[in-house]
Amino acid sequence: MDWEEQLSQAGWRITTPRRVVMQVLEQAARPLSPQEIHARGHRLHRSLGLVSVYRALAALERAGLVRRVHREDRCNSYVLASPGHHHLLLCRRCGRTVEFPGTEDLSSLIAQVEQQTGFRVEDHLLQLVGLCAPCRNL
Amino acid sequence: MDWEEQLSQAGWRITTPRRVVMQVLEQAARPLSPQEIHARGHRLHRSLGLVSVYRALAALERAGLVRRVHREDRCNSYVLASPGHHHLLLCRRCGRTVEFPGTEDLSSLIAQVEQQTGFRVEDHLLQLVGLCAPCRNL
DNA sequence: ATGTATGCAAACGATTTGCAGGCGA
DNA sequence: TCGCCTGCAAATCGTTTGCATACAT
Repeated sequence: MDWEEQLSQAGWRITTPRRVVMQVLEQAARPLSPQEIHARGHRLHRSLGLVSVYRALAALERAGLVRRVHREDRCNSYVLASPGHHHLLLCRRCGRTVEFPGTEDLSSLIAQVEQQTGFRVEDHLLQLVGLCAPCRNL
Repeated sequence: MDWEEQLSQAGWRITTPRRVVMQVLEQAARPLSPQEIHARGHRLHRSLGLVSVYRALAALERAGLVRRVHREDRCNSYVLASPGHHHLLLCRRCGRTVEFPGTEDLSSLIAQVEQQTGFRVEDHLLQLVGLCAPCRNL
């Protein structure tokens, strides 16, 4: 199932701004802010408005096609999201992003925390930051 | 070592706004935004300015006394931080926050990811979200 | 005494909303 | 055709900065 189908099945229309945002993110080598997406998308579709980028990102995020990236300072950048549950690994130097699966590695930690705290854990936010292989040698 | 000593040793002065922010966070049952901290702190210290809350939070965060909380939407709330490395567990209903240690539970996951990706992992962001024991029964 | 920290006002930047028209299904 | 979606302008919200004064050390 490609992303257009997935977006459509989630009840959203396939429109030019959404296509442009997806195309920009597909070609991006790192997480991009709405402004950056707009700047790049504007070259592909002259009449693209910044507001539409925000609204496209909201729709795409709700459909599970893009994911917001959290950093210590700004949390307003986006990357493409693969289907299923993934975590993000970011290079702090070049911004490169790698996804890795999944929930399994956390399950024993979660079980332990649930037992100790009485919480029922429903979701989690995990992101690793480091240096990618090329950047390690600079 | 109490927090004033810790702040002082980090090279910051002990001032009324910083004391008020710490006092508000000590009494808080959940993460608070700068605006919320200001509203509560203003009752304790009438001349407290919102700007000073922002600057106090920046100082306290750099000194390791408070920690920013990341949520799917807003990432601008703060909680008291215990010394050392901890992760956060949030109740999605009442906002209650619990810390749990540490790095150890992630070390095998991190080693695995490093091997698979070539990254050197330096830091991580982990937050769990769920329902605390009281809220589970509502 | 010295330089940091404060409070205010204003600047600033990011995100959201109202609205009239356009386009996807 | 119908209603979601777009682009624009303006409103809104959170955060930062400039500056004169006050306070911690």
